[in-house]
Amino acid sequence: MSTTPRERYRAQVRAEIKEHAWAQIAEAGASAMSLNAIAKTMGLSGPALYRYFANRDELITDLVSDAYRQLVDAFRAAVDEKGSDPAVIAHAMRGWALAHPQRYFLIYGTPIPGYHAPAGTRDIAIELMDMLLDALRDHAPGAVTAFDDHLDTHRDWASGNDSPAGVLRTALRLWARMHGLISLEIAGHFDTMGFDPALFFESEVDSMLGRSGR
Amino acid sequence: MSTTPRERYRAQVRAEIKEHAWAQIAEAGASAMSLNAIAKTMGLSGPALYRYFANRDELITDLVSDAYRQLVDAFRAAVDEKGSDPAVIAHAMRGWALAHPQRYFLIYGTPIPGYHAPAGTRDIAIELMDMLLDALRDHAPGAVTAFDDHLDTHRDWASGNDSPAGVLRTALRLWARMHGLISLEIAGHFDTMGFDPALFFESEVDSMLGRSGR
DNA sequence: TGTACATCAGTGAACGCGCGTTCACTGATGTAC
DNA sequence: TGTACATCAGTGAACGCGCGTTCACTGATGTAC
Repeated sequence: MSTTPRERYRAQVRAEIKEHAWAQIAEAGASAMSLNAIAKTMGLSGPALYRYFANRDELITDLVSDAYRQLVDAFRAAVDEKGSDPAVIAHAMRGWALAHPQRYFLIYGTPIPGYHAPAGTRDIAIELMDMLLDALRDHAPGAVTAFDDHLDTHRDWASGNDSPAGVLRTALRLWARMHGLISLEIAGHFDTMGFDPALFFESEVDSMLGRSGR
Repeated sequence: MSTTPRERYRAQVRAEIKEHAWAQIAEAGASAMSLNAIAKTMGLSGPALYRYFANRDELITDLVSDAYRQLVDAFRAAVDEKGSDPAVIAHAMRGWALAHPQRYFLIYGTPIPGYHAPAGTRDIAIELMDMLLDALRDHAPGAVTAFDDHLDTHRDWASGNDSPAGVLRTALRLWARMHGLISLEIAGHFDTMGFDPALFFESEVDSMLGRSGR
């Protein structure tokens, strides 16, 4: 079942369409992305794109999945290079978000009411949490909280991972805190505040992992 | 300089336009909000709205300011009723966000590339941080971090507030963490995870303020 | 190797749609004498 | 209190635009004998 030239060509054009889609999203946001505009920049007529995507929605869906995939790949690459450490993952996440803010927002930003995340998204989310849980394997979770008890009986999202509840809690907190800082930063909310977002992020990660700086 | 009937009428219609705008945003997102559609639901012709707003952008700008104002008002009301306490503010923020997710996203969600926040937004943001700093007045900030030193010389956003750097740090962290949890929650990222977001939020706030539950 | 046929990428015209915005206007409401 | 005039809310027609999407088609590329 080797790929024919036609298949290769199709895959290549599909990829090129997505590239242009990303460029357009980066420039004017996801809601401004248009099939006709993409076609024009590619030197094609509008209807030509319907050979490659059934409609606009399918393209968006594909982009969301790709973005999510890329984020997890960035985690994986960082872990492969620097080891499975929560701080490594944290910095990989911020780095990727700064490099691709609009992709980050496509995953974690304002949802379009009525639009539902593509199937398969849940699996990637679980994969992401799994890497975090793994990196926190040896983490001492600190005092037991009331929330731990709850998590112990509501751990479906941890996909069979047998970490103690304290680790689950730490993973959730780390994830949510990273998202808080990152999304405020790339949305520009720190812009007029004067401090250095990198130092803020660093200090937050350190404090979480009991490596309080200095 | 009392208000004339005409002025009162104008103010009333302006308010009614905004109400319909919010309804529309709640239903299909901010980018789907249209002047013509609003006019139609009000039983007016499209051009009529141009008596009340110069253009679509001015309406959006007004909505953003209003949303921000309302958030701060919710803070103020909670503090007036229950006292100036960081946990009170935290729950006021989450409560308001859950009640008005699309307004929350208009403030803190995916920015539209190229669109700049209205003037005056900065003042409201400072007012918001000021309430937080005030509520943290008596908070023991914990060990000094490297980030504290940085904050001590980058405290413009604290608008003359003379809190020690540890308190500034705590306020920033609380704010960013709340945003992280809240935005993930109202964007639906906890939906398929199985745990109770309220307990998560509670535990995060408690841990911040050294009142670790249980 | 050459011919006949099938596949399929891309075109151009056309569809209906809703958008923001302008303009000259009508008719009601308020103001001045 | 009544009349003359100014203000201003709202209308309807019109503008150009770009959108997603369909359809019947042409012409190039690949396949089968």
